[in-house]
Amino acid sequence: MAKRPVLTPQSEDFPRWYQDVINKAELADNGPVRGTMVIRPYGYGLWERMQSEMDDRIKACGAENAYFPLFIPESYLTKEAEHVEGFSPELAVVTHAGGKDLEERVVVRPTSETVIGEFMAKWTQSYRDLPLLLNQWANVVRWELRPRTFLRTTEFLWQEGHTAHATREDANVYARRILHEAYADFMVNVLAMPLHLGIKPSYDRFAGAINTMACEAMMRDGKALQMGTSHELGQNFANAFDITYQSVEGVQETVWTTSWGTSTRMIGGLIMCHGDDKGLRVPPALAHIQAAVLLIRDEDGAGEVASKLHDELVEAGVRSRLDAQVDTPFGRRATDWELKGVPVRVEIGPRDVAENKVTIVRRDTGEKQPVGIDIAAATIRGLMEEIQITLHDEALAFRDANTAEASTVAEALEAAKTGFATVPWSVVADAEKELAADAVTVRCIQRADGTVPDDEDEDDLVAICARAY
RNA sequence: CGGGGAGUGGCGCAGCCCGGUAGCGCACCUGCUUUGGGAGCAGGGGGUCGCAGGUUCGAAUCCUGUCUCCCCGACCA
Repeated sequence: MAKRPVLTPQSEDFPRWYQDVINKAELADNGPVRGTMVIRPYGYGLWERMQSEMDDRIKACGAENAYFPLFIPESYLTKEAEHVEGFSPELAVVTHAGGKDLEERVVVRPTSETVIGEFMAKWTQSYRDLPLLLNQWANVVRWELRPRTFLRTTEFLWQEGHTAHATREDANVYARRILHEAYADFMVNVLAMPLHLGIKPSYDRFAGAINTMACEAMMRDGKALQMGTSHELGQNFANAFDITYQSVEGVQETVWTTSWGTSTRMIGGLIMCHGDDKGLRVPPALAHIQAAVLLIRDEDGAGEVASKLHDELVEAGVRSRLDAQVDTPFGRRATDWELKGVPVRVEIGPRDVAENKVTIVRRDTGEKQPVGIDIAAATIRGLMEEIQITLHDEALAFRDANTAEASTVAEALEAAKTGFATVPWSVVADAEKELAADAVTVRCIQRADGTVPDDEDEDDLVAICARAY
């Protein structure tokens, strides 16, 4: 029974496809206040896995979790000139509370450099207190004009790390460490997303930073998405908040700080990097449901077989979900699991049981294969690794196929119509406006070998140019 | 802020021009039959048409005001 497609095909209208996936895979709804979102259980499940994997890596880098207040005195924001200038337009400010106008207005944090800076100043007395490595999981608010679910919402969830170091060198090393060991490692190995790591052009740095490094990924429409950033803040915030310490020599010194963040935007990136016309495709390493055991009809002992396989999978360390809702037709359930992007679906019905097998369906390739019941759990476990690699390699091949080398601004603009352009940084360093006229930006600057440069003045740097979300 | 569009059951829409107190698809509920690719049939529940006022015997429909949302631009990540 050929019906109309479940989702608007990507090739027809990519933004609409994106919204369709979010709705049909039950990831999120729009909130009542413009630009806010309600993250539904399936979407939140993805976020929880992201949090868990990221948290492990952040802690492995030595940072500890803490929590700072949602409300910040407005005066804090104004202490760092560039910072306040960068964030003022999108601040939500509380002017009235407790039934009266507030003496001192309070902002809802758009990011926490300022409050955390204030407390770092308190906690940093001696060189022995450094480095101070903090992270917090929180919500932040930025009043966005053009909201888009997960990609740019008025309120979003994120992790923000804030650290203070004795030297610029130490801060630099740590900001890079987070970029590589926490962010890139997670995004590449868990999200299966190939990345470009690099520095932002100086004109595009975080408000108040002396260097911004970013992870950039390609979406399936050829546009770029910034998946995370790690900033060196120099001594800008340290000076503004008087974060000082006494050195071994007994001299009062000012610290060097960093900050770094990743948000629920990564969910949007995941959708647009791996999703296809059937829905989401969740990499097994991330998936909170890795296998759906779908009982087709509970006849001839199929129910027992399904239930037993589910148990075996759980025992084998596979995050399995038993779908025994046999009053819902098979086709509906198969489609729903595909929309949700569960890596492997196992179909079990009387026909399979009669042959002592089950049918395994891969979400990445759509391939169906009959497998003996006795080896099913082991096979599925093995598929987890395989699908993880396939998704990553497919995304990498897509990115390569949609990346062109350019040697002039015009060529870069042409290439950026459909994907990424790599162009010598020297060619586009002064072409910000020219690129912007076509909605193209320098996403990041790399060395020729793809590594992250120290600054944009090195020789032979390459700029990745693209349209972006 | 400039230009355009729209507010009608949960969602998507028709009805408005030519006033007569709401209709369709999906979703939902019940029953039966189904179940290996978004099930079929039958029966049912749910809205008073963004809000306020006006015209009229009578307003979703006409008039006035107002609010909100969406799209394009601008602005901004």
